[in-house]
Amino acid sequence: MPNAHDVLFKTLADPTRRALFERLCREGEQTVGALTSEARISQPAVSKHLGLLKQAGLVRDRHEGRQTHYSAELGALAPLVDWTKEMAGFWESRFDDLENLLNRMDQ
Amino acid sequence: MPNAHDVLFKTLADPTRRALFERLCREGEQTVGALTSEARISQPAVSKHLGLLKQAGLVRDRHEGRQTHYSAELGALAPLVDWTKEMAGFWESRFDDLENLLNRMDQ
DNA sequence: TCAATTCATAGCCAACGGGTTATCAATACA
DNA sequence: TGTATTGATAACCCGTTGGCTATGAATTGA
Repeated sequence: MPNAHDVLFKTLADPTRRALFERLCREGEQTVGALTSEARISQPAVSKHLGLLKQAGLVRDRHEGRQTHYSAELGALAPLVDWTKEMAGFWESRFDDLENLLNRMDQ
Repeated sequence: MPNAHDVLFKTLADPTRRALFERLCREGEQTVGALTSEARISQPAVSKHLGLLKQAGLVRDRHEGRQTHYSAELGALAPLVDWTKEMAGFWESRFDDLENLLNRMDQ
């Protein structure tokens, strides 16, 4: 039972796949052909990665004739941002606890 | 040549490993034994994961007698935060471009 | 000093993942 | 209508990874 964090981290863990996503973020919508021409892998490999990115909700596809245009779905990063904030939150609350402890010891 | 993002995403992609890191964030410093007792895997497996987390800079270890205490190194998450901000930045700048374009078309 | 505890390392194995080539479906065009 | 183009799917290969057991090193305590 993989949760949203699992899927996001796993999907973005592969450098090639993350590069595709970054490119879509930087340059906006791209066809599979355009993405393949810059990637150093075959077109089927690119399609596979795009399929996984789509499953993770990180990209959308739009069919136009025989071309497929992909674009980044940036909102999908939200759980990742939330997770990092949550972890940082625990950090700070523990730090506060320490501070409180020290303050109480001061009195 | 794996960069910082590679290492972070790959290290956090495994659910078991991420759970260990989360636990260290939530509850602070823990010994290997304490972490193992809650995890559903063997002690050597836990040690392996902790080793990878340490290599990624996500945890520190502190030896005390025959025990090893691990704690989260939260600053290590910074590149991840930066990356998400960067991606969001591209998104917004492209949105601004579109807005500018529409504004110019309005005149 | 000997036994027990704590953790790390080594070696092994099954599953997964990312790459390839081959091929097919759908669309565009001469 | 026949051919070329575009992208998705299938089948396969191989390196990586995450789990295990066995074992060793270091420390503690009887």
